[in-house]
Order: sequence, then C-alpha cells, then structure tokens
Amino acid sequence: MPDRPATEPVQEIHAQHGQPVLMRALSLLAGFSDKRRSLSLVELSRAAGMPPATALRFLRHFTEWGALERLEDGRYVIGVRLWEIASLAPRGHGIRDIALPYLEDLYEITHQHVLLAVRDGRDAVLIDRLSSKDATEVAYRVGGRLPLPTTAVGRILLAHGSPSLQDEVLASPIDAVPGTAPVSARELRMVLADVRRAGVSTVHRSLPSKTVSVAAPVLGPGAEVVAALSIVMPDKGILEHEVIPAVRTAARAISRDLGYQPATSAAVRHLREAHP
Amino acid sequence: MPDRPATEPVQEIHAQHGQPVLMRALSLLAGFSDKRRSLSLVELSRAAGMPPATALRFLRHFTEWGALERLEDGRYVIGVRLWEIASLAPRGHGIRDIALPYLEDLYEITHQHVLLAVRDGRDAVLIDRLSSKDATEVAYRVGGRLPLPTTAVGRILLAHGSPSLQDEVLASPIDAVPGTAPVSARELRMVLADVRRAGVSTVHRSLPSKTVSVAAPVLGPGAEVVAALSIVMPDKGILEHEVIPAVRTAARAISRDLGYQPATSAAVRHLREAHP
DNA sequence: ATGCAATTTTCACTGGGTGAAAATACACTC
DNA sequence: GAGTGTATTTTCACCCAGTGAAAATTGCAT
Repeated sequence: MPDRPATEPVQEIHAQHGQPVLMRALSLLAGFSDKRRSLSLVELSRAAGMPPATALRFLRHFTEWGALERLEDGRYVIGVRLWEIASLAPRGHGIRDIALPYLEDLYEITHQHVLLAVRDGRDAVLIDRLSSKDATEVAYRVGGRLPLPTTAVGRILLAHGSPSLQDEVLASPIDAVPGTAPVSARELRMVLADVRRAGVSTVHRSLPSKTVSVAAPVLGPGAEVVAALSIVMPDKGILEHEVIPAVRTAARAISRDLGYQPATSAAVRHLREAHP
Repeated sequence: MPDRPATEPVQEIHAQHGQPVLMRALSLLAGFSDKRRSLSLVELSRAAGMPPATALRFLRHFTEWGALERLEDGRYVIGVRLWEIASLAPRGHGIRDIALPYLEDLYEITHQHVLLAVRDGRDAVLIDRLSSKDATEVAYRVGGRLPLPTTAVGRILLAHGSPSLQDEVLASPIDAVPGTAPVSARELRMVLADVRRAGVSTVHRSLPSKTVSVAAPVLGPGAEVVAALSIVMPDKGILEHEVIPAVRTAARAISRDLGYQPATSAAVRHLREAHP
C-alpha cells in the first residue's frame, strides 16, 4: 500500500496487516457475540477489518475443519467441533464440573442466583449460573463477561489479582454502572483491601431491583485464587450477613475439591517437602 | 522434500504439508481430549504431525489471542476466551439452554439419566446430561462422542440423517460394543427403518449394568432432526414402554420451543407461502 | 426487467511461513 | 557435580501459501 490518505487513522482495529495469519484468522471468531450468533461473510470481514475475499478463505478453512458451520442461508455459526474441544477448558467446564454439586447445595439452601466466575484479562467470565425463574432478575449469561471493579465476583478476582493487574484496572476510568454508587480509584483500593482482609466481597445494587451480591474466593492447589463464587439476592436489609458463612463455606469446599490444602501449617509443609 | 523413503506411508496422519496454514494450526487443538486436557509442546507437535518449531509458533499465536493458556509448568490448556466464544455454538449451549427446562422435567419424573445429543460427522456429541449420583452408571461426558450405530440417540440421528451419511456409516465396519448384541449392516438398516416409523429408538445393554435407553428425535423449524433426547434406565423387564410417551412428549415440547410447527397441514403451509 | 449488494472466482505479486540445525534450559542419573 | 538425554526456544536462508483488487456470479429486492 504505497499511499494511504493521511487523514483517517485506519478504521480497522483488529487484525492489521503484518500480523501473523493465524491471529488474523482467529480475529474473525471475535465477531461472534451473545447477540450475534450467526454472521454473514461481510459482517465477519467488516468486524475483523479484512477484505471479504481474505475472510472467505479463512471461513472455508474453519468450516472444513468444523470450527464453524454454515446455515442453509449461507450465514456462519460456531460449530460443535469447536464447542466440543473448548469444553475441555480447565477454567471453563473443568472447574464447573467440580463446583456444580456445591453450587447446587448453595442454591438448594438459598433459592437465589448462584454464580461462578473466573478472570480473563480485565473482565470476569461467568462459568456457571444456577437460578430459579422466580429469583431476582439478573442479566448475566453463562459465557458472558462482567466488569471487575463493580461486581462482587469481579472485586474478589481483582483484589487477589497481581499488583500490575490492579494498577492497570485502577488506572483506566471505572465505568459507572446504573444502580451502584460510583467509586473512585482511591475508594476502590480501600474496598479491595477490605475484600482481601474479610475474604468476602459485598455489592449493593438498586437497579433493575434492589439486590445484594456476596462473593467469596475459590482457591487452587497453590492457594492462588482461581475463581469467585457468589450469591445474588434481594436486598432486604441486614439479611446478607446470614449468607456470608454459607458462601464462604461453599467456596472453601470447592477449593478443597480442587486440591487446595486449607490447613497447611509450616510444619506440615516442611514434612511434605522432605518426603514428596 | 526431494527423496522420501518409499517404505513408510508417512506416519503423520494430520496436517500434511501443503494444507492451508490455518487448518494445520487448528489440527493442533485436536490433540486435546477428555483424558489429556493439558499438553506439552512435543506432545502437541507429535499429535498434529508437525515439527516442534512450527508448532511452537502456532501455539504462541493461540496463546497470545487467548485460545490457549499456559500453565506454570509450560504445558498448554484450552483458554477461557475460546471456551467463551465456543459457548455461543447454536448446536452446543444454544440448544441446551432451550432444552434444559424440559430435560429437568423429564429428570424430575424418572430420576434417571437424561441425555441430549447432536450429530457431528459420524458421531453423536453429548450436549447435556442430567443424572443423580444414585442413577445407573454411564460413562458419557458432556462434550464427549458416542457412536451412531450402537446407541439410542445415535440411531435416532442416523435414521434421520441423509442417505449418503447412512451409506457411509453402514459401509464401514460397525464397532462391536461390549454388552450389546452385534449388528450387521443389513440388520441395522431394518432397525433404522423401524426407528423412523416408530419415532423412537430403544437400545438394551448388559454392561456395565443392565440398562435400556429410549431416545426420540428433536425437530427444528424446518422439521429437520436437530438433536436426540434420551433416557437411560435400569433394565427391569417391560418397564420401558411406560417412559416412551414421556420421552416423546419432552422431545416434542423442545421441538416446539425451537420453532417447529407440529400440525402444519398442506393447506396451512400453502397459506403461509402465499402470505409470508 | 433493473439495480444493488453479497458472495465467489481469478490471478499476478510478495511477505509471512517453514523447519533443519544449533543453542539453551531442564531433569534426571551415576 | 559432572554427564546424558530430552524438551524448549532461537536462528535464518528458502520459498510456498497467503494476499486482495478486480471481475464474474448469485441473490434479492423494486
């Protein structure tokens, strides 16, 4: 491309020329979302910022391999083959399978929404959700993304994230969420310290209805936080204190099942290192 | 490659030289399975039949994009990003989300295994499964594959598949499954005709325990079979006839929810075409 | 019929892919 | 703690698969 008009800073955000083929191809998949589960060639090529001819070649390869499938009308959808392989993600269905019985216990007791989320980049990703039809409404969908600074699960994951992650998230403006009190970076730092100390995170929200979320961390074998478990229930005053032990207990039970050793004292650890 | 020894018919089954980059890269993902959820560089490169140096380049791109993640020990696993996008597969979680309430109804009534599967190539892929701990044991896992000719769901999907699919499956030798009576291609053809006529498929199995599976087809908007629903229960004689109506009813309810119009007479169809 | 947009094919050009080989890191063994 | 084997990573000269504008084709409104 010899002459590019100096005015426009190039529209295409994704998949610039010069990137490896594979990553440009993968950027096509990013066009899919909850609201757009089937896409046409031009829609995909526009979303990924590449010429239709190029996109078409990729899409054919994806389709032939089974990562995508084609509907009768020519639109593309994610294929079962990809779904099948992706369902092996340890942080996806992997954690889910182990956690499910405990989520059910928690659900059985409270009959409110029960959420399980992991962190991916600057978001929390919802791994599983149990909820009856008559529980309070929430918009979250399995596979969907939640912001870190303004949700109970998000704050758990953020509070136990690396300092560099926290700096990154706190540096960028925190999106105000309708129904929650807006927080400054300064306030959020204090909140996160509280979350770390208390081992739970509580978030009140007044829209679409008055709710409280209570979340607790789930730990992996190395005591690192791998997920966050939460209950979302109607806000009826001080009731929330009663569910905190339940959420923490369930989170701890999942942690144990994941291989975390709760009561590893220094002495025991020493013995274990000596005789592995 | 100028001289290839004429003896070996080339070990590498996948990703031969000459194939498009994208498909070779994707073939790396095929190395993952239920039993091997984390793989090292060489394991992946060997499974895909490509040099480690080449595999490494791909794996880095996958990892950078988020399709794969790297454990502390350097092994690779499927990433949340891929899981997230793949969960948008209409024939994966898409069908699952719609069918789940009906599966729960069926489960509530029978308290036996409830299975939902779609077809991919020459296999059935398990989309969802409900089962209590005390139900009969079955090995099937969500995301796992089942053979078409020897399972109840498989036979539903095969019976309503295209003639070319049936020919293809019947032409290749049918793997004998321990605990089921082996079938010849000739017998299977008759069985499939029965399945089409009756609208259900029943399979008896004596290992690992005596069970009966009863499956029924789930139809999409165009009356095409999109999935199969099944119950697996202990084989205690003639009890199975009682669950057939339940399975068929549930399958029909899911079909309706998917947009299938059960009672579309020729007259109605004509009207609809005239005024779309 | 006519026009417009999406899909697909073509093709000359070229830039990212390729993989053997060497270097490095790592994990055992004696 | 030197030694051996294996896995991971880097390098680099070669070249084949990727590229995308343009034209042809299909599909669908008007």
